[in-house]
Amino acid sequence: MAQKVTVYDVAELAGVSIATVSFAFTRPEKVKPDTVRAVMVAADTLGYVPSASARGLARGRTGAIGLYAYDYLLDSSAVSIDDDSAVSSARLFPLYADEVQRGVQLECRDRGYALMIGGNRTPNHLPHVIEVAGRVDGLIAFAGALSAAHLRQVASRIPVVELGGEVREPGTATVLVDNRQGMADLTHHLLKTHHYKRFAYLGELGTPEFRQRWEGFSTTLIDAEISVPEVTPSHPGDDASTVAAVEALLDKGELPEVLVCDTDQSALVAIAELKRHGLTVPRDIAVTGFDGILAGQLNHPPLTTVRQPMEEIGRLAVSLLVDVLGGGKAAEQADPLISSFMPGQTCGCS
Amino acid sequence: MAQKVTVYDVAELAGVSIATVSFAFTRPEKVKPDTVRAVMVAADTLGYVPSASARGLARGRTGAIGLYAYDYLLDSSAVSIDDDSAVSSARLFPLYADEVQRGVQLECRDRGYALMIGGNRTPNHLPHVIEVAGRVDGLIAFAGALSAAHLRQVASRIPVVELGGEVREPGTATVLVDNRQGMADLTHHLLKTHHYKRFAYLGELGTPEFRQRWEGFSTTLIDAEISVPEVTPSHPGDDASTVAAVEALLDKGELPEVLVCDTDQSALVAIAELKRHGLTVPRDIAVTGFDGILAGQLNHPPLTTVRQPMEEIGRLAVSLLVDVLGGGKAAEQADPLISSFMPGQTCGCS
DNA sequence: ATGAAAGCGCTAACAC
DNA sequence: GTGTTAGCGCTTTCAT
Repeated sequence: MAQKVTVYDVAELAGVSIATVSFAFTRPEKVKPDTVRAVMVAADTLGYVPSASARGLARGRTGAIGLYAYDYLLDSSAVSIDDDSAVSSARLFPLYADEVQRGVQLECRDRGYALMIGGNRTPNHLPHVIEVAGRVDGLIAFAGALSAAHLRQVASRIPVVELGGEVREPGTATVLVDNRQGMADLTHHLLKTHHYKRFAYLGELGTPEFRQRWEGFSTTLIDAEISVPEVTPSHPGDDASTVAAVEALLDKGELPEVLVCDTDQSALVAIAELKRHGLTVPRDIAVTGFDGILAGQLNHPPLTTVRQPMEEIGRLAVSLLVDVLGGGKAAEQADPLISSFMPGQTCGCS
Repeated sequence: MAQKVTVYDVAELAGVSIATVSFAFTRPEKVKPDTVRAVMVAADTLGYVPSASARGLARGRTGAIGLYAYDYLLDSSAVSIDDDSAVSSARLFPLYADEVQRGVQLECRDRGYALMIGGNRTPNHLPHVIEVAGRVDGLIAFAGALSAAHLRQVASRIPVVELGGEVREPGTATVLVDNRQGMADLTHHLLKTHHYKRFAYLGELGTPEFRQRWEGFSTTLIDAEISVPEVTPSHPGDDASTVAAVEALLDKGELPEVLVCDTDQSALVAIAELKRHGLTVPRDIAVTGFDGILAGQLNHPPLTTVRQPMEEIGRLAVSLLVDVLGGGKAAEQADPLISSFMPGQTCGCS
């Protein structure tokens, strides 16, 4: 940890001014080739590492993009597939947020941006997201991860792209995914192929994307003149709420024929809980999910679900952000990304 | 994107000096409670978002940790498990680096550090890693991702922790994993349980950790007085090289009884390639891997391998770094993390 | 307890 | 083509 080498040191060794050093790095074509070479040699000799803080301050931008997720998404959530399978020991599966993050990483790399993933500790009184926001030129946030107030505050300083189903705030971009059609297709399948009539729905209506799923489900039932169940509350990331929801269902006595869940994670938790009660899926009850995460496909039998283009969502978010940062006007997504029905076997298909 | 709100604005609205604003945030106990409150209200009203660049410049540290990986590790590498399984459509599995990254993320969060994942484009002439290094207080690098020269350059400015099998450079910490024992145990299993005598080894010796694997393998064979094969070259992340290695093996005519690979990824690619040639694993030839990634466990049959504590590796790296940053002396890892033999079925077990 | 002021390392006018 | 210089927004002595 020797003392820092700065532009001044490089300039001195190269026998030029600090401005020339700066130009040599950022606009080499504006500097005499020999001078550039001399600067590079000096920088190399000294082991010069430019300070991103200083550069960021001077330029007014950091060259980094931030990704803000719910805290719980970072936890080592244990979605164990099957307690007696060889798989059970691998407790980490890429969940929805992980796969989106991967897309974000890839696109950031392609676009030449650094990616900041939020630190958590807030040594001062500022909310966590503000800490992240202060470090980056633009922020990507999962739908629902930001309160409206924070969203507004952050968005007033840097462009924000939300990952979700609907535009929440005028001025902040949103990656649109048509959750509705995918869920409608899935419901249609349950109706037409399996002729189910007694449905239950596990989930929530807290964010636009969840509401879309519900709408895809409920309107399809209505169209088919099948009675629409109530939403049995279950919250993403909160497995306990899913377990409770299943208990509630079981307590009611009569079991539905099929349990439609609004995330794969809750579907998997529900399946495990049903099994704990001696019920087999899909023999005793069918179950479906939403997202298309790996864990669902690895379930035995594979989960019937709707796949979201997760990597694409992440990539698109970065693209939108970079376009705005590049001086473009508020980039608009051309068409919503689509979600697609993904048949498995938990619906009763074989 | 309104104009930035700065300390000056907050100070003015709160009717105090900028120094007081700063103190109110960073050392509230040194400021009169009423003043703190006034500052907070002002900050809130204006939507103040402190600039991490300015803070970093002034403080000399950024509060972020960097993670540096090989480029190829970011690619959407397609390790397809089984072309006709339900799984094949999920082409993204957490590979070694992903699982380590997860550990890094978790520990960064717990320790209150932001995580920087390297951007790639280098608009100037500086090597990519230098770009990353300039943004962070400490850097974690996968073994072999940094050239010795870069390692030295970066390490002279900020603490670096390498993820690997051996200390490369005095002064830079390394997360030690005992790859050797795990590989020796696996080899022992092949010897004692399956009584194999004709081995092939796919891999490389380019980094200490790979050399450890080779040593665990070869010394166990030597002890058992079994003839040690040559290393058939195959490079991690370069599936084509693995395919070529398998071809080379097949061209030689006589097939070995077992193919020991130095990563799971190459083992999976090898299995796919063998299958393409009409060979079944483990019936016609046994195959083993190393790492314990999810994809291996999901293979049919499950891959026999050695599991590395990947999340733990990531977490430990952050811990070591944070300890050093916290002013401690060069933190030393107490004991190497262990790798453990993980039986599957590709070795011939059922 | 609070304010004034000197930087932190770099960029970007502007002058030469 | 290169040098001078004035900030960028914040932290941090040092006074008061």
